Amino acid sequence: MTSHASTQKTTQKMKLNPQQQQAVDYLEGPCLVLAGAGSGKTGVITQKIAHLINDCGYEPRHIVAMTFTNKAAKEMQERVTKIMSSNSQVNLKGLTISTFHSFGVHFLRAEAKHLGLKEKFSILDQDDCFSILQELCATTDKALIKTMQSTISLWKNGQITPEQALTDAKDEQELQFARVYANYNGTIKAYQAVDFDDLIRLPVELLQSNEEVCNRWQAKIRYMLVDEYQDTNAVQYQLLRLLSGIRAMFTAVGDDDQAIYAWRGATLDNLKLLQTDYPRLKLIKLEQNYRSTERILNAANAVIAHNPKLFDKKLWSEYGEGDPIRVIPMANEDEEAESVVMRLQAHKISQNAQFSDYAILYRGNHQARVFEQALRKERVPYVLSGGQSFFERAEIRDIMAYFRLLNNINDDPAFIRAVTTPKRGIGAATLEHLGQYAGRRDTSLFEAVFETGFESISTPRQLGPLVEFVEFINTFEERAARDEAPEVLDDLIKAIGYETYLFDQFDERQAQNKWKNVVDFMAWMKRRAEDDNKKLSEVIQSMVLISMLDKGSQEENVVRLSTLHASKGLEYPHVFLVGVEEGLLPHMSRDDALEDPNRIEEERRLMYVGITRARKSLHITWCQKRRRGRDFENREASRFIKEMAHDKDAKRDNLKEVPQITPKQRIEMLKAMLAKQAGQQELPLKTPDAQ
DNA sequence: TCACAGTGGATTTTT
DNA sequence: TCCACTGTGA
Repeated sequence: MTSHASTQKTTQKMKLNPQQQQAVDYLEGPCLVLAGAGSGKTGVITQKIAHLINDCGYEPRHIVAMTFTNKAAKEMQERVTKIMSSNSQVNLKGLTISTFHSFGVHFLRAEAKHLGLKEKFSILDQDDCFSILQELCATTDKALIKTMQSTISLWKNGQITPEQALTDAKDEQELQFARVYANYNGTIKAYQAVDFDDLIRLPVELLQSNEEVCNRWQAKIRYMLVDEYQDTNAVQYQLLRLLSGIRAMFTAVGDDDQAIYAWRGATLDNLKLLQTDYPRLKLIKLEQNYRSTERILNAANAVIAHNPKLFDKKLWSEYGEGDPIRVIPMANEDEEAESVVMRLQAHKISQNAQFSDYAILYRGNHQARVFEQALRKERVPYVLSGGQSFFERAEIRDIMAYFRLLNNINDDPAFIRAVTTPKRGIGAATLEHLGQYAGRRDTSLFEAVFETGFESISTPRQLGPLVEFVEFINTFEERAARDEAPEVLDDLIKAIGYETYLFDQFDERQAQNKWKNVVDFMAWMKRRAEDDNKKLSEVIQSMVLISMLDKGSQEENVVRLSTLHASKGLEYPHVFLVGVEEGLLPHMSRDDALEDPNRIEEERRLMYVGITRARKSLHITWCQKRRRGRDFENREASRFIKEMAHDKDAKRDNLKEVPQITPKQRIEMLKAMLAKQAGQQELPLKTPDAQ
């Protein structure tokens, strides 16, 4: 089986370079590792964990490593296990490598009683929160609710209380949002639910207000490691501060040049704060890059040099000069897509590379469309990274609603979804009626059904199906805590009648698709239950946070299409960076005519992230005209292209302008390509340069 | 007034 | 692609 280079990280030599070694060994106090792109930061974190356990007498249960994504947590866990497997003495049990959010769940479950929260609280995802806000505001303006949702999220992540938001509001809209904010918090509290932001905010509030709890956790956690530190927000920083306490034994690893999530609350201030809050902070820079050739790194350095620097950092590598970066102006977006796909194919043949060695990166999801078309036309296999996640699909969310209700009968959003899917003769009117009653009595919808007060004001036709439903849930609630998970799952799904519902509602094809997803989901649930030997009720708890990682398709030999944001942390031998125009990258919306320097700087970092994904070759394209409605709009090359052309320390140019090709030339190229491809198939295939 | 088809426009995303 | 908005026809 050939391994595909794009999915495999450049194998970090076991031997660490001096800076990496220093980062691993330093244990005198707080430590900040500024790890440039491709400088082997995951290696440093994992080696450090191994070092703490093997050589420094730390017990695994006293170490906590925080990441942002499940994927990163999983990868780290695997790598630590691998390093440690040589040391059979040590049992890694108790070692915490988790996302901030799952740590929060763990914490809140343990300390629920201090917060007036049931141990079995629900976790609301964005969609749930959206519906709640929509309900609270009684509006259909989705855009407004979206803005409100992200504003409230930013407030929560910045530790701004509803009261503060109310006083600080600087216009009528913020005032309105702030009022809803307080309301919203009350509502989800009544559901015995928390949202994603609360998973970090509530632990922080408790640690700040309760000394006993704080002492207990500080005693438990003796060393902390934080990955992607530049992506932390204000609350996450507080969590680090509070948990590491006065001893401040932690290592934060990050790269200020790759901070691209300011818009969701991440703040570079956390890097500065680390220096002011911890004067004895040890700063270590990792500047040797184990990924790209010099031209690519010089270009990346040159671009990022235009940002004001918090820390001076310059990537270098030992991988030689490499190819110049090719900049190709395109007539329009159709040209761009077609030309990129053709060049990609030609390049692949000339390099004897694989499809999986290539990535096409862009600023916005919608840009993918033309490329998909062009790839399909040429029969080039591809995958779209990102897109709708498995857990966002309607059928999965339907089933999840039942699970959530089993976990917490007060979860009203789950109640509404479950009770109405499939239809059981409970309509909007009945629910409205029930909702009003529950609101007056201050109970959940579920509990309201049992109240005699509700019974007396309801018609039998309304009450009948409701009672049947809550009894149904009650039965399974008991079974979920008692019986074996696989058995309960099978019975539950049958009892819901979901398969019948799907085939009634949708056409054959769609229904089959959806049902397959449900079956996959069930299988996955069972596996989780069996792996951890848990009862169903335990599996359900933190389900919302988890994503199905083992969905495969990673190994497939296909071209990857991805947004720049989603490409962070990945690497590809050959990268096409497309749509590099003023207005798109840097992105500009119509309303912000005045250029906010912070915005431009973040866009520049995005460009930097894009460039540093490439190992061997980088193509950059931009469109001179882009379709806008009926006609075409003139575009200019991105300022970043000029910026990356010359690195002041490097002697040679990084870029090479490549002229556009005429349709006639294209046909010639295509012919030549096909001829070469045909010829090549006769020859024994050379082994691709597997790492 | 509503349902529907057609059209035009588009930040970025994890938990 | 997806979603919001527009205009038409009933």
